[in-house]
Amino acid sequence: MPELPEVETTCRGISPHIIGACVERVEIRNSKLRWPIPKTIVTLLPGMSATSVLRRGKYILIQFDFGWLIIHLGMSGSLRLVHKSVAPDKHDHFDIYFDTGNALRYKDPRRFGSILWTTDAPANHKLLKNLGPEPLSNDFSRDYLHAISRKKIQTIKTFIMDGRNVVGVGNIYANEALFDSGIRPGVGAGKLSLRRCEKLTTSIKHILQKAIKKGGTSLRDFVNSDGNPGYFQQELYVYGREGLPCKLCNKPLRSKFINQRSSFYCNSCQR
DNA sequence: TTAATCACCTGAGGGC
DNA sequence: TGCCCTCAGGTGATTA
Repeated sequence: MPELPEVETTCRGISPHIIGACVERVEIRNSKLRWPIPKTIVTLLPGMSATSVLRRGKYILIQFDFGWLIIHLGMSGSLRLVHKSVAPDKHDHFDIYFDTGNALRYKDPRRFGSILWTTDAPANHKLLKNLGPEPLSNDFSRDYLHAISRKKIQTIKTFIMDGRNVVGVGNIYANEALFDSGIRPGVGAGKLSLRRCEKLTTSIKHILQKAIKKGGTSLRDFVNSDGNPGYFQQELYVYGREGLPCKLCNKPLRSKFINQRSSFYCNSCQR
């Protein structure tokens, strides 16, 4: 389940292999994703070179000579670099073949992801223009979180998972960051004190940085650009551990549904 | 305007 | 072994 660390891991993995490489051919095997893959890129991209690979939230932005590919991995997507001779699997939707002999291959069994093309700056794209700050940037601070959460009646977990408030925090890392900061997921966002906002922003940054170092979390689908899993799941304190003892106080962890998402917490360590 | 809910999709896992 | 059902989850669209 790709969240920010998985997307960052993917960007770092593909970047050195495709920057400067020229597109020879594009193949769309199955255009059905959240939105259809634009067929125009089959004729547009060949002859262009990739010039940069960036990340904005959970979006991967690949810059070419005359436009950008905006890629979202959805729930089950992955981008891998393979040799062009490697045969595609069942759910490999899309390939970009480069003159280096490599192909950038997009796989997404559940088809919640998306591949879009824009010639405008990605920041102006409707999917990106309303996104909140990057959690690892200085813009995401105690004061910012405290200011935007005033009078909000949503739970804090729903609030930090909303990309308009801060990008890249999905269910796994929201659960882990809230545990790390000692805040129950069901607490109202508007009720957090400045001190607790500071703890939470610190925890979100800490958890995400740790996950990036470990190559992300592989629960079911995620593999990095080499086709290998991430290892952060071995560091999870609460996610998916309902009924198991808390690693800090040994009491059984609980779970509840918040906004249609499984939430895991320790009734003793989190208040 | 805000918050909640729905819909999309397929593989994994459990029960029978 | 095979069938059926439930669950998982990110996010745009829709509804309240």
